[in-house]
Amino acid sequence: MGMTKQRAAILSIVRNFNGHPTVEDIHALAKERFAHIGTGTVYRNLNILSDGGTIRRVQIPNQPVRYDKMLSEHEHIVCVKCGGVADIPSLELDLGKLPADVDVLSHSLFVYCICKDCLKQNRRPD
Amino acid sequence: MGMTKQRAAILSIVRNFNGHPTVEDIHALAKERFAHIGTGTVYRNLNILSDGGTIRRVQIPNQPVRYDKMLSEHEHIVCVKCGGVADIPSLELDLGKLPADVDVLSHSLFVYCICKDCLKQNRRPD
DNA sequence: CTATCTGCAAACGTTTTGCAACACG
DNA sequence: CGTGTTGCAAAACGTTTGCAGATAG
Repeated sequence: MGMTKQRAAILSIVRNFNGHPTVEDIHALAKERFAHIGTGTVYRNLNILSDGGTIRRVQIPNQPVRYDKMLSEHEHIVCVKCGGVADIPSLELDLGKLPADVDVLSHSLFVYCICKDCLKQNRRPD
Repeated sequence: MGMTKQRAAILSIVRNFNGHPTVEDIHALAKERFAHIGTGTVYRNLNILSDGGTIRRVQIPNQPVRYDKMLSEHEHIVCVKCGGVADIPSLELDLGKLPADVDVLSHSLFVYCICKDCLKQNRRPD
């Protein structure tokens, strides 16, 4: 996996981002360093980095993909009002209820809530 | 919510479908009854029916939306090879680990596996 | 020197939307 | 009659891809 300047920059953007950046977020920051970097390059590198396990892809239903620098096991909680995403510890899943012969590979779990900020502003879910 | 013939047909297609149809599946079946029904009509009606709680939307990351006639609480298991979807009983979620002041509204859980058919054919995940 | 990568632009698959004509109560 | 719906076509959205030239090792 050759580390081009662009790839290294994209990785460092994800690692330094406070939260779970979308491709758009990452592209905007990358443009500060490479004025002419295209979306193709950003998408391609994020795919390479996440396929290689260097970063993690976070695919929330109905939202553009986000990326996560945190590789250790955890889940995500999503505000239904503002779309904000936060990390939560991984919740125990009782897989004992599954048919015995099913071989579980992985899972994807999102917990939906209204975050404190949105509660304060008295917003309600759509 | 006025029940047009098209809306009623779409609802009955979802209710009679064995599994979790995509919009494409539903559209194909709807065309048997209304040769000129458009995708717009199908999407619009599925949105209205699921927003109203008559059917359930199943949004698996990286797949087109599916719909589910089953309204009672359950989760879905997805084959990473063939994309097949099956119902599984709702798994206990230990929400005790969440920050105390967070108000959970709902969650979305997908368990990924290789289904029996794909195992038989010795397929492996991508 | 060659394999890989870049920027750009076009294409992709899914879903939504604008609109004039139509159906229903 | 008027509100809500249809069919159609075009647009929107996020993402991928083809390509010719550039870069890394």
